[in-house]
Amino acid sequence: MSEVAEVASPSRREQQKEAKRLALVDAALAVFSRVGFAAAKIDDVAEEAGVSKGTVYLYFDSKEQLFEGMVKAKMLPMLNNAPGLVIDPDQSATDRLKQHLRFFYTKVLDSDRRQIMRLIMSEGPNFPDLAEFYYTNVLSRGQAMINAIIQQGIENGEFRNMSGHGLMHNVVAGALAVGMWKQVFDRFQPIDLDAYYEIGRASCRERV
Amino acid sequence: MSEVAEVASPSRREQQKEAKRLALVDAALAVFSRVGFAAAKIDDVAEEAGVSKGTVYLYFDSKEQLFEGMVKAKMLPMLNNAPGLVIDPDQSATDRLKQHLRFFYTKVLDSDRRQIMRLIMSEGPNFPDLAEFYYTNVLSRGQAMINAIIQQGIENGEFRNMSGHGLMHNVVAGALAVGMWKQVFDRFQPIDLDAYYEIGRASCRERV
Amino acid sequence: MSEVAEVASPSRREQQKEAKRLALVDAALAVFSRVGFAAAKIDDVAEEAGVSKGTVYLYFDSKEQLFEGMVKAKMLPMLNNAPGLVIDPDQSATDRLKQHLRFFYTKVLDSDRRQIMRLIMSEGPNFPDLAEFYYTNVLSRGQAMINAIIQQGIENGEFRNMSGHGLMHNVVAGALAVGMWKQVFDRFQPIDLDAYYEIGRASCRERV
Amino acid sequence: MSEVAEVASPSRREQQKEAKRLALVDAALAVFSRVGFAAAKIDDVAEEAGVSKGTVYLYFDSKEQLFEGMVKAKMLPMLNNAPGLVIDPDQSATDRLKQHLRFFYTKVLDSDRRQIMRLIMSEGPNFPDLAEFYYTNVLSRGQAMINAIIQQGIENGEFRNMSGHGLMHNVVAGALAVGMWKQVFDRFQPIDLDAYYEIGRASCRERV
DNA sequence: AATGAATGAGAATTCATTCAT
DNA sequence: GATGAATGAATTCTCATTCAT
Repeated sequence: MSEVAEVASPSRREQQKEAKRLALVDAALAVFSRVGFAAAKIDDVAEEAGVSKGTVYLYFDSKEQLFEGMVKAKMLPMLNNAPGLVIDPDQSATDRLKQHLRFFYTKVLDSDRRQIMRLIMSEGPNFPDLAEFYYTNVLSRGQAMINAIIQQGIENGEFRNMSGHGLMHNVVAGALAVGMWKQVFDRFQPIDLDAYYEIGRASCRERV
Repeated sequence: MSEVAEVASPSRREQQKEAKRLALVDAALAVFSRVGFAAAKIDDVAEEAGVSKGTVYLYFDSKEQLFEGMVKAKMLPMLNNAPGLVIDPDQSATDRLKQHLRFFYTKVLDSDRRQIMRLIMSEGPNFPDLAEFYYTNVLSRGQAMINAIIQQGIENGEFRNMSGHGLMHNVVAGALAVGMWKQVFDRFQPIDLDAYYEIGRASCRERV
Repeated sequence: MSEVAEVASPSRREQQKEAKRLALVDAALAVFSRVGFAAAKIDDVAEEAGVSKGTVYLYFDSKEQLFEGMVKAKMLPMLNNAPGLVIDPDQSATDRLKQHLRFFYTKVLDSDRRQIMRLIMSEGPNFPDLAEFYYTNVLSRGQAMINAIIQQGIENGEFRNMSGHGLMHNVVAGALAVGMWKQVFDRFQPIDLDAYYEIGRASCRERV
Repeated sequence: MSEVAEVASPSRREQQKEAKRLALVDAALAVFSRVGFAAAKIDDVAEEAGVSKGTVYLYFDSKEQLFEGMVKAKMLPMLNNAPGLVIDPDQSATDRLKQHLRFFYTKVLDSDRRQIMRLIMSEGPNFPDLAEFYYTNVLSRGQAMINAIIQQGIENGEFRNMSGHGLMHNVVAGALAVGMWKQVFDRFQPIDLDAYYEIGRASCRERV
């Protein structure tokens, strides 16, 4: 291994370390999702990640920090990839709302990030930092995006002029509820995401 | 004291026992709500109820049964008070929906039963019995009521004819989400139940 | 109920009390035999005796005293009924040994007193008083009787002249061992008490 | 250190682990012998072994398994050292019986294995596995050996022809009883093993 | 006297965290 | 860095004993 290469790119050791951190984060999500924070055992996370128990503590100082670190690590990539707030005058509000809802349903509800949402709900009271992080980085951003779109739609007559606040809440609430439902009640009554997605749009769309 | 009187009213001891069971149920709700099932300590429940640790086990066989027993005990009074399904032809669908939403928001969301809803969501995967109990006794009943009202509204032209299924889900989902929100994110952004209630109706109402 | 009757015989109350004490003793033997001292619950003894838990404490001060009281209560009647030490010159030593062994095998090994023997062995180290009581009242008496018979047998030529001490021990040991065996290993290899009884005699009897 | 060496001898860590397991087994025998299974505290076993409470659970899953594991671990060395069943025609039955009794009295009764025998008797009903293990590996083997010797003795005229079954039982019973006695009643009346040993032989030997 | 509800000390077991190898 | 053995605080649950009714 040449010095040059080490300078140019992260050393192999750095890469391995990063890979192990990712494995730990994935394992943590899996285990916490399965049994919740309190019932999760560091041992299980370690085993799921294919490392030993002690190794977990080389990457995270405590179980709490493992949990918080996992949530943030899982959320950040998505946040960076969210469609921007740029208002494109060539795109109708309906299309933009559709795009955002699809993004949310695809990236959040239909992936392992749905688990995170439930974890935030469950453990939120015990992890105020996390609740705030989630609110600030996920929910309020989502609200802002949807609000902007709804405003655009109302201004150009696409949407009926209801309380923007309420509408936005309705859309966000629907998303939250669907996430919960899928994890707790889906075996009693499976939910149809596509139908839900249509409803979300229909709630906002001006009746023609 | 005559035999008749003894039959009519339980002995003082029975009454005290029942009172203690209620105190334990209340304490359990408080503690479980505060920290979730796994992090709750039987000792704390006992202290909150003003009894000793051992007494908890006189009334419930285990922490699990305390949890399940508490949820069911807290749910039953509400179930018995739910407005019936009787269709009153003199009442518009709009009014009936309004009545039901008000009942739900008042009885479920704006009391300590909201805590129960969150507990079901959080702990549901670990308590399949409870999830089923909640689905059967609360959610599916609520859905049935709302569905019936929406159908009535669609038939008499009050509501636009969307997929009833989706609409119903939307209303229920909103309720669930509001319940979650109030407990986890309300301090970041308080929710206005009245506005929400209007939205619920508006989602269904035919545009005039 | 007349005053006279009460004076002449124990009052009905006294009789009831004595009956209840007996029921408790029987229940205690049953429960202690089943699971040993430490694992026995006062509640189970009470239930087996058909009384409430508190009542046990009206008759015995503690679990330890219940145990000791039960052992003594179960042993004393037998001790009083044991064939005396009187040497009857008209009876051969062989017959007297036979009579005593039969008494022991019948009264101790083939009744619920066998359980007591095992309890003494199991719990003896934790109940020095009981071990001494059992040694003094049961074992040493039995040894004395058998020794006397063996001496008689040796003197009149019925038995061979082995170490009397050893012979006596052998007889007693056999009895102890049979008691153990029947409770622990009988289901693997049932023991034939009659054969054993013959062996006991044969060990002592002079070969003719 | 070469690969070969590593294969030949376990790593230091392995050795230490094995040493600790042995220490735990010894400690468990000491504590269980002292107070019996139910009254024994894991804490005491840990302290006696010089480790912490949690460590006990690294080696044994539960108190029950600690008990069973200890009994088996203590038994195995003895089982492997038992004199074989090979019939040596040059040795008289008397000598062979002597040899076996000496082995039994030495290896079983006069060491800490005597404690195990009492534990089996005491706790056998609660540990059917152990009772069976003890019967199969110790008692039935001992019986088989003694039976074979007695048969040899009867055939060549050394022993009188009593029921071999009964004789064997007598010898085994004596051994069991001596074991019990030494632990429970020895302080009231010490037993003389040598005398007992003579009796065992004398019981079998033909009168000359 | 009898009951059985209440107590709380005590014991088994778990598991986050540390640290010698 | 990585491991996994060791620790011991914390928690659930039990049950002998007490005492108001």
